Amino acid sequence: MPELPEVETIVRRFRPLVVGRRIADFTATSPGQVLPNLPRVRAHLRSRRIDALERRGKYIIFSLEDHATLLVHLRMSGRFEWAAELPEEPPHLRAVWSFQDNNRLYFCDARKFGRIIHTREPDTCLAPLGVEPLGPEFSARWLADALQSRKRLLKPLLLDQTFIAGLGNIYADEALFSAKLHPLRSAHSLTPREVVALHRAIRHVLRKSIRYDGTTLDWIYPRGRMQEHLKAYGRKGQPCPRCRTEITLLRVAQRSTHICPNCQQPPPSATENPARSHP
DNA sequence: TGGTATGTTCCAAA
DNA sequence: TTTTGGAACATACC
Repeated sequence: MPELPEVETIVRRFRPLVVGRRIADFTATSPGQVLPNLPRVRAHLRSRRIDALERRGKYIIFSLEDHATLLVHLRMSGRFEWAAELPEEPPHLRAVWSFQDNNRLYFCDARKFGRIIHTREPDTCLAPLGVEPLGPEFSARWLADALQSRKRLLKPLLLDQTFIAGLGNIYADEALFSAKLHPLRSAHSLTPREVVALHRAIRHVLRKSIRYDGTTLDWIYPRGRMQEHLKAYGRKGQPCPRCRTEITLLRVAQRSTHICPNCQQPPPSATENPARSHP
């Protein structure tokens, strides 16, 4: 279930394999995941060369020689495999690109949430995305201005792809832990010092994870090592690396959320009696 | 068996 | 208008 560091790792790994290669054929056994539809995408992809492979947020961008674009979003369980010809089909195989030199790119996706989109207007998908957190536009000043005008809770805001593109549940929790900010703080309540800490934490956590090839928690995403360096996510009941208080699990915006209850102090509103909520 | 899952989107309600 | 909650998507794992 890839977030920015996992998608970045995938793009770096597959770029030298696919760029410059010409697609001989494209087939899909799960046509509902192929947009606008499988016959059209197949016809468009046949005999096209891939000129570039890039990332924007959690999207993987194939630039084709006819200036069309193929966007792949892995969502919860999508992954790629590369092989000439496998002795048997990999599990949950949904689509295959065959290249003229007999190599193949396999798209596997247990949950079928992933999307393969052929378009001449990639901005329809990409323009709504927010700032690239590792790009030059994402400065502490930008973050301060952006937070000031929003009343949303910090964690759901960090997960909003139209705000910052690429953070998911793991790295939102890790960044908030690193910045010592409670996920229920409202965006506009941060002090300038806290904004700087959050900005630094987001970039630090993402860069570090890319260095470790992302986080591997199950069979879906292999060969990452960042899981050995997570400080909050998935560490419920274990001691906080800073103060030894037990990491606890909350539910925020329907997502599991890991915090150190000592390092990440709740906002006053979260400690008020919430039991008065019914009429 | 039931609860959970690293994501996104749509709708209703506040 | 902005924000939040809940359901939906489809499947595997513990």
